[in-house]
Amino acid sequence: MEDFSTISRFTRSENGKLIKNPRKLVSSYPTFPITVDCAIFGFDENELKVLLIRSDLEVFKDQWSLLGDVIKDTEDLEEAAYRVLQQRTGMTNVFLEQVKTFGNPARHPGGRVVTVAYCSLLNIRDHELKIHDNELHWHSVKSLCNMAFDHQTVIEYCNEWLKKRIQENPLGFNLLPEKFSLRELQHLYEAILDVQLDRRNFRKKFFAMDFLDDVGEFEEDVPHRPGKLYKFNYEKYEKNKRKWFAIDF
Amino acid sequence: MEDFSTISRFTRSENGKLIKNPRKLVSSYPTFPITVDCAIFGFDENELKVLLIRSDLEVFKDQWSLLGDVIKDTEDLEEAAYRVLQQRTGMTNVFLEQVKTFGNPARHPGGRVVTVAYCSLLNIRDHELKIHDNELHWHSVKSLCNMAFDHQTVIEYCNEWLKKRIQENPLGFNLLPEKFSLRELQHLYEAILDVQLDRRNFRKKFFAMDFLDDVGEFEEDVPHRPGKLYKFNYEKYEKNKRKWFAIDF
DNA sequence: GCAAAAGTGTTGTCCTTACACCCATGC
DNA sequence: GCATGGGTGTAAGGACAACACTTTTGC
Repeated sequence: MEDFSTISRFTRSENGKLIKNPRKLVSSYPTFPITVDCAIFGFDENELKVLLIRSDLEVFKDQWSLLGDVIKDTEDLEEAAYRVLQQRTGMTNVFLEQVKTFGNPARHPGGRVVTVAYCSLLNIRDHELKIHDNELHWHSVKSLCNMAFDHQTVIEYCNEWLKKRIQENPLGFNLLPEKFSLRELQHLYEAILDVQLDRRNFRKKFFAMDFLDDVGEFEEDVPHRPGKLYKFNYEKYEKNKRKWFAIDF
Repeated sequence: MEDFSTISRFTRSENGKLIKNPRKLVSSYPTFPITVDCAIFGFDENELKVLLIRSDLEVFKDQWSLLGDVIKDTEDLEEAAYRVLQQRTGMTNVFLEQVKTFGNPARHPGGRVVTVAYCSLLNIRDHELKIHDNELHWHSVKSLCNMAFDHQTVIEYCNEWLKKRIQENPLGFNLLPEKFSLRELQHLYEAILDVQLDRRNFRKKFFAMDFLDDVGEFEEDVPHRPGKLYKFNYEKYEKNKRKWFAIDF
């Protein structure tokens, strides 16, 4: 027999009456601190990087942490994440998406803190980092260690999420300069997916999808024949993108 | 010039010192009520259904609401969602996965409440609903209206999530009885994806994926030739599943 | 015997893969 | 002239879409 005695007093109105004062109801709810944490990814030296700072907490001395902050009373979760991002990178117009919420009661040594993880993708080369406190800098995702809180788990989850997403959506371009060569694009995919791809088939694939605009320029300062540069054309992508993924698992 | 004066006092230690007392730090954080809301999907009469109750709040009189509850101090988010699910459906061993967190400051009329949405898939026929307060019952997903809070948005988001996920993972079987016919499986896909599928190609596809076990039984009480019944074999699926989705968007 | 759905195979098309050669540039 | 990667084409195999007929059962 099931035990229903545990049904929360918050889920039922007593004796079927409607609740007239929602403020009173909500003020009876237990509350918790909520933060956002941003896994900010960049691509440099043919490696996927993530932006980290040293933790402020003595229990996590010398350990690394994602950028995050508590949410403010009046801002939406995504706004909070965007604020963190802008403050640290100075960038606007950056890809940002919610990935998962982590709420293990023991994830923070200072008491229960629920955090909403966001993933951001940006082009490292196009900007300077702002506010370098706590040794803010880019770390290779392949060699993470000494992470504070559950941030190792969070980054791994975001990394898996990214692996999946760049195969089905054109997110990778956010990690590259506006104009890029096909070699750069291929290296990006190879690094994130950890595979080797055939160069000829890779080109055919992307040209067939037909959303790369030849900008009529070429790579510079490369020690070999310069490749053409392309731009991602979002309008073309939107027009041609497939609406229907086949069943396949 | 960027304005960094807004950087939260919570994100930096003063003058670079490490914080010795994380409890003190966390107790300085603003706090918010957190709930979980479950979009519990079932499949019946060739339609995708979602389990709803009448809202308790007078401002949402006669409107429908997802099943949810505040989280308890010591339980993880998923535990809270599972608790809600079990209390209402009496079922254990049910598919449950986090989908997205909704934190719009105005989403709850009683003040800010952040909610973590979970999606659950279960077989309606295999069980009785427990605790029928507030007119708990199954609603067709196609004809939702009069939803309380932002629950219309939440359900739509979960529905889109489901559409995508059943194309790449064998989640659909959670909505069917243990033994099912291929017609039932096809109708499930057709209803959720809102497409018509070719019966012959559909069968070929699933047989080729090779994780359906013929249980040697047949449909009963159908007004036509009974079809064979199959079971989903998770081990076979795990062994044969593709590791690598091709780039395609 | 009629209605309704089960069960099965083939063909053409498209997509994917594997693979090799010449070209342009920097040094 | 040599190293490095740019740029291209083709052929074979596999997956997918379109499509029609026979079989079995309930009524």
